[in-house]
Amino acid sequence: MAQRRSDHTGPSILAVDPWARSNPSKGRLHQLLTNEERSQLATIASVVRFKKGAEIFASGEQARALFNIISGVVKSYSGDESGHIVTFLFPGDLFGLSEEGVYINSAKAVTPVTAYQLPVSSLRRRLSNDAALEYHVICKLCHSLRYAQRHAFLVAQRHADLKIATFLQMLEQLQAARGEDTSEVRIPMDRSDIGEYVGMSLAAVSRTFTSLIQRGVIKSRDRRHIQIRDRSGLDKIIAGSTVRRSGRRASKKRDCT
Amino acid sequence: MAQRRSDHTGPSILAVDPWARSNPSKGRLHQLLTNEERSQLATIASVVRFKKGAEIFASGEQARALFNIISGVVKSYSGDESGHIVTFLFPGDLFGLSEEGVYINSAKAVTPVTAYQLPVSSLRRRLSNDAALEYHVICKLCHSLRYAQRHAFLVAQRHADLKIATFLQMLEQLQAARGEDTSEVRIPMDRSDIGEYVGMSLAAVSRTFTSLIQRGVIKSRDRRHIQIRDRSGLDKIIAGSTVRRSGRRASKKRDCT
DNA sequence: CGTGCACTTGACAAAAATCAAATTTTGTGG
DNA sequence: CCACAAAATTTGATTTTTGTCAAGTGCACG
Repeated sequence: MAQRRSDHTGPSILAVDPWARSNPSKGRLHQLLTNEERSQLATIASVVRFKKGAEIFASGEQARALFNIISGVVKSYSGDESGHIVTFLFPGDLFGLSEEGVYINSAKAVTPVTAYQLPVSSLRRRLSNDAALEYHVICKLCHSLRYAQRHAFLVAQRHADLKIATFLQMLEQLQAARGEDTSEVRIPMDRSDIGEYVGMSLAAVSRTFTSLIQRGVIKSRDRRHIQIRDRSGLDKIIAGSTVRRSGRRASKKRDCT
Repeated sequence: MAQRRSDHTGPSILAVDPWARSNPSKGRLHQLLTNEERSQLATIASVVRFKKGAEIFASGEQARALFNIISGVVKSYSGDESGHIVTFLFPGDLFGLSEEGVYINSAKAVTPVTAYQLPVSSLRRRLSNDAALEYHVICKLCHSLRYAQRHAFLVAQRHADLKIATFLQMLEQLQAARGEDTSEVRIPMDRSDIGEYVGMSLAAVSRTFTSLIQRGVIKSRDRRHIQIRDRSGLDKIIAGSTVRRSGRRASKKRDCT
């Protein structure tokens, strides 16, 4: 909930720099844009709002604009009713990528959303005149690419525990990266969305939450808020403990750091 | 095998343009770089070769260079022995992305490989002076991002048939995109790599190939070369046919087009 | 012409998907 | 604030499918 304060300075792109070495705050998200860039972008952007559940665009539509989230959470999904969520998007993220001029995925607001809308034509004009801005976009894309690769890794896991534990850890890290309090992890999406994101059935997601709670790994205030009670237990689940064999195929579960 | 002819003009980046509308050759890969850009990049690049199976770099190493494949196939994997392949890379692809100055993934030659090696420092210098080049890199990254998203989708599938059929289709499309003959699909990687890429066990990959052959969907000249005998059968498998229910969760399998 | 590695195959167990029904929450109109 | 309807979630019983473990098999290379 806690609204971001100074975000209306203009569009905001958050990511880790792919090339800068030995950062002060390792792994933290940085504002990639300078104030100058943000206010310049603000001149071509308009602020739009979406109610929870509203469709922002559908795959196949003409891609007229790129969006940059100010607040709220968006889900990007395949459009066809495949039941797969491609990614969740948070403040500081860009979405609305197109292929040959049309949106590839559909996007829907998971919570109430405020975003900047950047018309593709103006944006391209601005990009072609500003190498520094382009560089920042490149950084953000690298960031998203790594993120997508991790998602593939998550989805490839076979154990429900591991998937959900990793998912919760991801939510926590995002919350931390945004500088929010992490004593409690907020879960902005419903069980069904979680299932479609991590690649398991709704029923299995539910069962897994129940199991994690019963095992004392997490505690839930309500469906949308959990607390991590047994950090090492969670880490062990994520590390693929619940020690399984040691066969040919090496260890097994492990998220890429 | 068939060596690319004019690729030694300099580095080559192949992708579909995310914004250009109504292309002549829909969905085809284009050379993103101009000849000018290619020869400029050639001045900072050196050509390197790797034998089949050679490690190109390991995750965690200082990321000193970016690579651009001239010929051959590379696999990018998590480094930790997790048994997951992040992606396969083909001619016209870039690899060697870093996070905070170190390689994120490890890379190994699946076949003999020839590639351009671009030192990060020179590359960044060149990028910051050339907005058009940066734009092309942005296009390539968008392309890779979509590709990674499709990979997540593939890996999320539950049916072995569907995974392997989709994988074969992907190989075929890549072959077509590179302008090669598609009467036969070449499989540059071994069964184990396929398993690690699509997220199933080696045994299951093997069984699935056997099953597809027995059902007459494909025919194999040898382990590394198959022919698609029943296109509609293959398409039906990919579409998630083998018609399953119609429940709450909508259809089911579908690749994002 | 053997050795090894890559692949195939068989038998069984494990884990989640499904199907289906019971419950809890949430949102709405009085 | 309450009654309801609708939506979201939990749970149970059963089925499906692939992972695992463990033997083969066959081809490539020295």
